[in-house]
Amino acid sequence: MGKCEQCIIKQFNALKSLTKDELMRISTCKTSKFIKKGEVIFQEGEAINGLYCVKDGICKLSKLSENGKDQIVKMVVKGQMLGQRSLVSNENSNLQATALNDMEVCFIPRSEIIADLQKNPKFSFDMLKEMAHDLKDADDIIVNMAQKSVRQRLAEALIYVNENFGVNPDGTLSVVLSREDYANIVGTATESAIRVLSQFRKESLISTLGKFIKIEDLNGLRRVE
Amino acid sequence: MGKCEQCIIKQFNALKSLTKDELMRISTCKTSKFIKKGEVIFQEGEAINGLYCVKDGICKLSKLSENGKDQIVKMVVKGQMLGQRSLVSNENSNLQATALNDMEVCFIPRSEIIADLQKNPKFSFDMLKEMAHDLKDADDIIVNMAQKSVRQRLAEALIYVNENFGVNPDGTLSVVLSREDYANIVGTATESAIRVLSQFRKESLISTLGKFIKIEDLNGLRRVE
DNA sequence: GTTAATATATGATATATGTCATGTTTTCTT
DNA sequence: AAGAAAACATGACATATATCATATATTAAC
Repeated sequence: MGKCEQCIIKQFNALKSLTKDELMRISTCKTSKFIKKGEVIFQEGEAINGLYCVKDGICKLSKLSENGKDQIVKMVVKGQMLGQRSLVSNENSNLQATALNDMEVCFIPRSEIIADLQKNPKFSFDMLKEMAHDLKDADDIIVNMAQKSVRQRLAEALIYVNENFGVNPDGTLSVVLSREDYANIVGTATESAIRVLSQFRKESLISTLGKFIKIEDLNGLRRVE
Repeated sequence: MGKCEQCIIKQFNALKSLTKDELMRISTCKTSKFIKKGEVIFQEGEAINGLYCVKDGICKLSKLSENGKDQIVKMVVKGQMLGQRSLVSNENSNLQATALNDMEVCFIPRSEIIADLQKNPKFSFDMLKEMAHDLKDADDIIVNMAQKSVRQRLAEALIYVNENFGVNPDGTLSVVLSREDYANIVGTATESAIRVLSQFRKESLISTLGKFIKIEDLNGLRRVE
């Protein structure tokens, strides 16, 4: 199993602020997991009991609404962590994490990380920074949900996926989401998401080939109202 | 001017985890401010350069949307703090803070608090906990915005104000918000908020006297769909 | 206290989005 | 490769919410 102190992934998250000794200690107690596309990493209401570091792949964090829809709140990609909020609050997860493609993650037990948070102020300050960043994102999403149209939100979702997760050699978005996933990001009915994507296609803003979507006119998407 | 080490307000927030020495040092550099109802404490995009501790009163945190509406993201009440996110990220504020009634706040300059965050792990862990709590709230709001009706969201907003800010002797909600404020919490047009409140009145869920609102049937409000 | 300004109220109508139905692809299974 | 299942697509219609107009009540200003 790989050693944390040599792992390059940590440079993308707060774990970079741990000392070499701390990393070596974590290395001995961490476990590594491979998760297949579609698999649930943890469920809403489940105790996580630790922190995940995503070595490869992407997952969605979602919360079941009373109306049966599974609202996607955030997407977590290679280099980022999973479970910070529950770790800090010492609560069960309020979100479900589901792999969007094949993933590799490391799991660090709660007690180890908590010890470091309480000893290493640089580490806890970094965690604080990450959480502050997440909070800003969440505030922006609230405003978008409240004030923008489905059309606008879907255009922004496409731009987001494009900018954060990149494209394949043929120009299609490298993260392949179902229409239902897009609906659950935007907070709309699946049929509505499908309809709007069809409109975007007719307007030559995107092209589609099955589940593969290619952005044809990024600036056009930015102008969507 | 009051001394932080003797102030009872701090027990409600992370400042309780500062040592007596740290509190005494902060006492010497903090400033106290009285803010009138309606006054803006800080604007969107403004550098805050410190942390506010709310000694008395309530304010709203809002963000201007492109469509001109001012979405309310959070309400901050006596005992809570203001400006943590910007403090930690060292960014200008992404939100505007506006007093909803007369307020008294203490302002602690950034450098002092940052010093404590980097020295006192208990304090930074407490801040982390508070931020984690805010993040959970924000995630819940996203799901509500995306999946619930205006009617439902407004019912929940009334319940929230009732449970968190209490009522006057006559039973009316002690925090008096305009219909526009309610619209901006719920994320709807002012006319829609007015209309739904009128419906609630006709259904005897609430009664109104000008801006004063009294919840007449809390369980009824909880059942609103 | 009177007037002006602002907030609340409500109707009429337009529009966006949800829901249900149905057909067609695409993907998965064996 | 064939059949079954799932995902995508689209029409028809229902419904929630926004918008615009206008009236009334409340609050603020002098």
